[in-house]
This record gives sequence, structure tokens and C-alpha cells, in this order.
Amino acid sequence: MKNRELSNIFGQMADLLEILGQDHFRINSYRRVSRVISDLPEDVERLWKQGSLDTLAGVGKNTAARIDEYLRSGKIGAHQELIDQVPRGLPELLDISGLGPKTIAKAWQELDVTCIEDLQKVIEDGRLAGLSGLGEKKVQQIARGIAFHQRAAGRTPLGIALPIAQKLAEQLGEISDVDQVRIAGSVRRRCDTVGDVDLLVSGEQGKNIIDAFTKFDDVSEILSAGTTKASVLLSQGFQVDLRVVRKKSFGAALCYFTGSKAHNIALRGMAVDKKLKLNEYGLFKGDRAVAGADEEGIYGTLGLSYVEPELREDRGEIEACGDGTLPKLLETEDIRGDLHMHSTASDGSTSIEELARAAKARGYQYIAMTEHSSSSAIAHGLNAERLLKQIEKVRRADAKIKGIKILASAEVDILADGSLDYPDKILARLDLVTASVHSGLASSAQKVTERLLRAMENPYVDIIGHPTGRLLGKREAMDLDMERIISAAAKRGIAMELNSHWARLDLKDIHLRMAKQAGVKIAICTDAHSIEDLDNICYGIWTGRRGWLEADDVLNSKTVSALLKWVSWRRGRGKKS
DNA sequence: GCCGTTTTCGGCCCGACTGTTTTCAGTCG
Repeated sequence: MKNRELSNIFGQMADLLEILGQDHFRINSYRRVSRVISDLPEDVERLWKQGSLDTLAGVGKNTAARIDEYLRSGKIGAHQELIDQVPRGLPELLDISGLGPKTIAKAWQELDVTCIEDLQKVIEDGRLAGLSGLGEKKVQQIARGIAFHQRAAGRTPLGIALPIAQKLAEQLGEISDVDQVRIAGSVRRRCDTVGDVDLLVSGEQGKNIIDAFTKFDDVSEILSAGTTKASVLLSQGFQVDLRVVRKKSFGAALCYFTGSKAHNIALRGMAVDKKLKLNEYGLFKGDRAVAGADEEGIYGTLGLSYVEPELREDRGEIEACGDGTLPKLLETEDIRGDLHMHSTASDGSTSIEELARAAKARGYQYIAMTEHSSSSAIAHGLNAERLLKQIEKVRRADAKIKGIKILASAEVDILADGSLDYPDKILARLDLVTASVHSGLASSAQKVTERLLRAMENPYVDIIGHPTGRLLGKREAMDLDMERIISAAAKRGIAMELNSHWARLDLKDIHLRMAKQAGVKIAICTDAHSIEDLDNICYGIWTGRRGWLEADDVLNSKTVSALLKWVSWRRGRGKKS
């Protein structure tokens, strides 16, 4: 799949054009193409073969010709020409907070700055401060931006950012001038990783609120602070933006600061079509506000249904409002069980019975115990003999604890050749089988894809666990041919996991949507190694919602009897083919 | 560069904060 490469190229072209000072509408259209391709839930190469590239939003004649050029020759001439015009180290400077394209171009042309090291030199020897339009303060801001850029490893997982955002929101609520508080931005959209935290409050005394906020214990540096807006760095190393608006604007502001940017632009376009103006203060007809206090009013007045924050990515949600195909998203209550967890038998820290009781307390009807198999030696994986004893142990626990069904399952390793770590006759003894890759994740796309496809030929494989193996911020996802994997899953009725640990969230949103479209069931499971881990299910549910999942798309929204029926149905089907 | 029942040319989302300015450019979200 060339989507990622093409998306990167168009994004890079936008960066280069920006440094070269080109028309920003043109730059924006490159950025849009970059985003549309990276969000695309199908192979861009297939659209190209069908001759339907121009059905993509924002892709016109020129862009289609460039995609065509890339898919034929492996490069784009216009891209190469831009690269030749700008020093290689320059685009990275765009990532430095406080430094924009105009200043970068000036430093390059007047001081011959071509990379971060050059920039640091001209800051130290005072030459940067000597440029027109720059002064000592601005230069200090850029120096701080460089320091932050060098220590920040990029985006923060939601699982780290959300608890911090919630704590800050709570603290804001204790300020007497604050009326309402909400978390906005990518945290509210439940993106798997976030670049910063956006908080919104309503209140009349903006200055007081901003003053109190910038004095919070976790604030290590104040980047800016006015009467309605402040940006700070936290000691935890990421940025928090706070906005204060009046009550009558709260809904408009919440909508605006929740984003995404692309969704907002689409909303504003709709407002313009209706001769209205939309900004963070409200929806206006001339000078008169026609909506603004709540989000429902904004969407309603624009003639749209309310769009859940997880869907606000300009990935077709606005069009779906129009033709009534907006999904009724999965809810927490829809989850009836958890099909992936480890006890002390392999590498978990809790007994089967404790996990079962904790799951029951969370309202579940069933759990599946999935210890590792013998190849995962480091995780004390079970050999066939131990597994058979473990099955007996599960049966005894199941008989003992009433009100919840405990299924005997396993997380079986998919070996290098695609075979499974247990023989079929052992697998047949299990109620449910999840198969996962735990080694050789860096192999070529072709190799890992074949490995998974081979494993999926085994009639006992019910679920593919954490399919791409990614660990956010630590390990890249395997470069699978997701179209082939999903179509094989659809053909054999195999479910795919959405591993809910916040560091995995694997499959991710756009792949979930591909799976849904292919009719593949998703198992949203925690991979719990302790009782607390069971609570990670919320991250899976949110990510599922970002993938447009409804209750029916989710395997573990079934009752236990429907689940077991599904297993025998699909195994029968697997054996036939 | 894209796009079109107001358009094939002339638009393209909108506002806050900062610093270096004497009224605004640059950056950010």
C-alpha cells in the first residue's frame, strides 16, 4: 500500500512550498491531499487502477497526474524539483514552536541557516536577533522551541494525556470564576495520540481564570497568557492550551476547539453556503447569533445531526449526516465480555478467579482466559501439557463462580512460517482461539502478510490478536497488506482484535473502518495482565467509535450463547473452505 | 491546487497573542 508514502510526499511538498513562500491556498490544498490519502481506508493504488482518483475530495487534475506519475515511476518530478531548491535540513525547522516559514526563509536567505545546528549557532552569536522583525524575546522563544523539539519524542499517547487533562479540568472547576469546564481538542476526539491538551471553560472573568490556571503546580513554563487564552508547558513535557469564553458561546467554542481542523473547515463551508458565519463565539446571521450556547444548536442550525466527537475528522461524517448514514456508535454498555486476558499461569499478576470476579463486577457476562503459548517463553507461555491442565483449571473456576461464564481460550503464537504453536487437536479443546504474532515484527511487508494469511487458514483461529503489533511511540506497526488480511478474514469469518491497551490500540481507527466495511467482526479486548488493566476497555471503545463501529460490528457485544454459536458457525465454515 | 444551481475565474475559515512595531506581521490552533 503506497498511501503512507504518497501522503508523506504531499505533506513534504507543502512544507517546501511554505518555506519558498508560495501561495498558502495552494499549500493548504497539498496538506489536504496529504491528509485525505493518509485517512483513506483503502489502497490508493486500487483507485488509480480504476481511474477514480478524482473521486477523492481535494484531488483534482494536477494531483491525480502526480499520483499517477508516482505509481508509474516511483517518484514525482515536481517533488524532486522542490527538494533541490531547499536545503535538506530546513523543513524540520517547521516543527519548532514559535518558528514559522517566514522566519525560516529569512534565516536561510540572510544568514545561510540550513539546519537546526546552524540555527543554534546564529542564536548564540546574536545574528538571529539582528534580523529585521526579530528581537531578543523572539529569539529566546525560538531557543525554547528548539529545546522542546529536541526532548519531545512527538505525540503523547491518549492513555497518558487523558488522566492529566482530567486532573487539570477538575482543578479548573474549583476556580470560583469558572462556570463550565470541558476537555476539547484531540483528547476529546479520543485520538490514539495527542500533540497537546486543549481545555475550555466558560466564565466572565477571563483574566482571573487565566491567572489561576498559570499558577497550577504542574505548569513549568508559561508560553503565552492573555485575557481569554493561555498556553503553558507542563512538567510532564507537553503543552496545554486554555480558552475562556462566555456562557452563550460555550457550545460554539467547544465545537471549534474540539476540531478537527478539517471538520471545522467543512462546517464553516456549510455555514457560508447558508449565508451564515461560524466562529468560536457562535453561529451568526449578520451580527445576530442564531446558535452558540451548545453544540447541538450549532449542528442543528446547520441542518446536520449531532456528530459525536470521535467522528469529527472530515472522513465522510458530514456527508453521512445528509444521507442519514451516520452510525449509531458503540456504547460502553454494549460490551458483554472480554476475550483476552492473562492470569498468573503465564505473565499476568492475578488469578483466574480474581479476574472473573472483577469482570463480573464490571457487568460482564463472560471472559476468555488467554494464556501465552510455549514460544512466548519470556511470558511463561504454556506448552500443550500445561495448557490442558489450565483448561481444567478454567472449568473448575467456571463451575465455582456463578453469574459469569469463563471460557477456556489461549493467545497462541503465530510462528515464523505462519503455523500455530499448538497442534490442531489441542486447539480443538479450546472454546475460542486468538492467534497473535509476537516476534519478527520487523520483517518485510510481504513476509509478515503471508505469515498472517497462512495462520488464518487454520480452521481453529477465531481471532487475530493485536494484528499490526504496534506500540505507540515505541514500535512501528507491521507494514501489513491490510486489504488482503481483511479480505481473508471476511472470507473465513475470522474476527480481528482491537487491543484496548492505550499503548497498542491495534487495529487503529481507519483499519477498523475497513474491517467493518468488509463485514469483519471486531473483538474489543483488554489483554489484561491485572485487574486494573480491565479498565483499559474504554480506550478500545473510543477507538472503535473512531472506526465508526456499531454494537453489531463487535464480537463481544454478543451474548455468551450467540458468541459460542458464532464460533461453531465459523469453524464449520473454515473447515469447508 | 481545488472548486462551482450566485462562479471555468476568483474565491478559498477565523480570531488571539506576542513582539517589534508605531499600525502590523508572524505564528498558532
